[in-house]
Amino acid sequence: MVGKVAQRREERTAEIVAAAWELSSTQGIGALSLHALAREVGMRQPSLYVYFDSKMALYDAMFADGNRQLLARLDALELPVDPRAAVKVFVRTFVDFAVEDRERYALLLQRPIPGFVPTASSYEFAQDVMSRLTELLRAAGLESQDDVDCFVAMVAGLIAAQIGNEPDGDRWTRHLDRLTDMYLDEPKRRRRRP
Amino acid sequence: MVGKVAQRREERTAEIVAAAWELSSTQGIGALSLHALAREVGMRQPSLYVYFDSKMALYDAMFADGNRQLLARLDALELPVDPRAAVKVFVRTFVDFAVEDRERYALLLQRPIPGFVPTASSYEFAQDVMSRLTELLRAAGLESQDDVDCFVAMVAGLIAAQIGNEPDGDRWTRHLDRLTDMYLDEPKRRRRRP
DNA sequence: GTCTATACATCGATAGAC
DNA sequence: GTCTATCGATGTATAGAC
Repeated sequence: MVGKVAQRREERTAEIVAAAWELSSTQGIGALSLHALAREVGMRQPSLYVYFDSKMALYDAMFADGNRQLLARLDALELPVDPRAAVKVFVRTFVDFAVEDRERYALLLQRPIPGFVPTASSYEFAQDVMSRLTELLRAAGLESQDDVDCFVAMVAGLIAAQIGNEPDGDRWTRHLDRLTDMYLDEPKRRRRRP
Repeated sequence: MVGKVAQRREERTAEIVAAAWELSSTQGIGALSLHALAREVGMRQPSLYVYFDSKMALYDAMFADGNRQLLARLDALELPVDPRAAVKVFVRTFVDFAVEDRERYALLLQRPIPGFVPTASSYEFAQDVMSRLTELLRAAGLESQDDVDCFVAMVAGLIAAQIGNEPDGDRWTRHLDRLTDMYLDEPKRRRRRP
């Protein structure tokens, strides 16, 4: 059984991580300060060290938390049987997740904090997401690694443009399905006219 | 006529900006410190204030300098008459410029320094590059703004993937011409099978 | 124009009382 | 477990001698 103190501690830790996301989403994850974070949860800065050994440990907890959120989102999907439709649902979910919180996306997929490297277990998860996508893409006809590379880069380009220029709109992301079709069709065309 | 003192001052300013790029390319432009920069050019940190009113003024000088570099590169091009070939040369030049120095690319095209906003004149130039590209794309058959948006996002996606995962290789950028063809052909296909 | 010295702020981290 | 107090490092910017 889990002691009540341990449970309370976990809750408090989760509360701190949630507040850290909250602060990051407004001021940028790179500008997150422990003083401000402590104030946000009603304590003083040194008290945070009861829950995290260092600021990097906090970032690592955020990294794990963000990955858990994405995993939950992807696991909840009921993917269509049709491979192409499955790719579209999967990628749409990923893009929505990214645009929802640019700082979370940055921490998970880019490397915005100098010196921060995620733990091995969390990194494995990121690779897990990628291998699921790769599998779906292969089922939909994208067989070569080159084609997968290009497709992933295209999706990331759409996300970056959307987040950078119009965080609350869909000027770029609304073309996702059409572009997905274009990329999935291209190998066929290449075979026809190589 | 330009006084010799003024000329010497300009040279010294240019030298400082060059050193700033040098330092940024290794440690990241966000981590650029005036102490390190001053040491790099053989002076002490307060002396930099003879040449720049503030750190933001230095960033602004770097922004203008980077834009000038890109402009020079693009102006030196002898674009092919064929619109599609012209697009390829133009975009290839841009991508090479970006991959050459990721921190310069970040300062010019992304917003890596919190609080830094480029001067109006420099910003105009960025728009100038974009309008040149748009013109070339229209000549090559990309008529709608949507298509231009998607094309630009794709190019930025390739650049980001290349810089982030393999700064010295061409795993992503080598597909630039093929993808350009794909994007330029798509409107035609759309007309055929809408 | 360059220097030394320093003000001033921010931040992460630690010591120790309660 | 939370607090006050403080250390130590880093960074921008300014004052004033030379």
